[in-house]
Amino acid sequence: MPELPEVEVVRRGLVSWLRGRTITSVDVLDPRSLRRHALGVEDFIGNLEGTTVADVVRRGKFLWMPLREGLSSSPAGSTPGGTAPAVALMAHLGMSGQLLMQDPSVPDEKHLKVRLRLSQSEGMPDQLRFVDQRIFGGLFVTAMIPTDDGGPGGLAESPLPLIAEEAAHIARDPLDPAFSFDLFYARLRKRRTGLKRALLDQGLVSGIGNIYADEALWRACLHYARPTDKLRRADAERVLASAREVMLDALAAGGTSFDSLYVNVNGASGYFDRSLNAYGREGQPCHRCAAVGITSLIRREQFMNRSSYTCPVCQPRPRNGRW
DNA sequence: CATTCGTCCTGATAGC
DNA sequence: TGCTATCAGGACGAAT
Repeated sequence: MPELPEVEVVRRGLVSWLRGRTITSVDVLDPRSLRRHALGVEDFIGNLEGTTVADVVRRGKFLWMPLREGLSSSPAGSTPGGTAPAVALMAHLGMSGQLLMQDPSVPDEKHLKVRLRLSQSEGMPDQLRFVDQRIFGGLFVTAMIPTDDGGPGGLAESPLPLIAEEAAHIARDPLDPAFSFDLFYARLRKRRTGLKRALLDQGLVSGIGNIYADEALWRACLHYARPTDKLRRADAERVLASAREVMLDALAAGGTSFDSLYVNVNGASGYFDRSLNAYGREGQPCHRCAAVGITSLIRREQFMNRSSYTCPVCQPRPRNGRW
């Protein structure tokens, strides 16, 4: 399931293939993947055809491609002096979305939703395909608007002082060099909710989904129901540092994948799931407890409509916990 | 305003 | 065998 590391792996994979390529035509095989494009399929296609991809940028789990009108003026890619893109093609992978570069000879994937045909370029695939089984993800066109906080950020710092409008409300992620812990902690303390809920709130800190939330909480020895309005600064620092570590490990491994729906831009599955300590390990021994001779079994609890995995020994439930 | 909850989806799997 | 129930969950908008 794509969280920040997976989306970043996709972004890195796409940028060298897409920058400077012109979108020549668009096939929409399933309009449900354009649910967030309010003006409909024809408008979506009209916005894309004939434009050139200036860059591939990310904020949290949102990935977008700023578009310039007309053909690329320099085959090598972006032209710093050119007109700033007014719109971008936005992608969110949801639960099972994939962005695949493919040659036209490759048969359509079973769950192919949208195909972009690109200007031909020596040695590069000519199609970008959006494949999505569960349709929680999607594509849409969004305006590029000025931002006063230094741009999209993340590991893909854009030279443009613009951000996609539909991602403007998303907070910076823990790997973003411009991420402010002080800002995060101040906002966290004002909330009256549980720690995991806060970690999953993309407006507070982005990029963290159910898997990395559980892994970060396990590493920090904190229970998901710890009240945010009373959390000590050291605990908040520890859980953020843990999230950063887990995501960097995943990034180094090429992204996590465990339900085999998710594959990276080249179609290869990640393998980081082997090193998960909490997520999906119900009934298995806690690795940290085992290291000191204690046998404790990871427990799974329902949290809204999702599961939370914790060690009952090293992540004790707070007496005044909040969901 | 802050917070919580329902909804969108498919397909693998379990149980009868 | 073939049916139904359950589960996976990101993000938005409605409800509280």
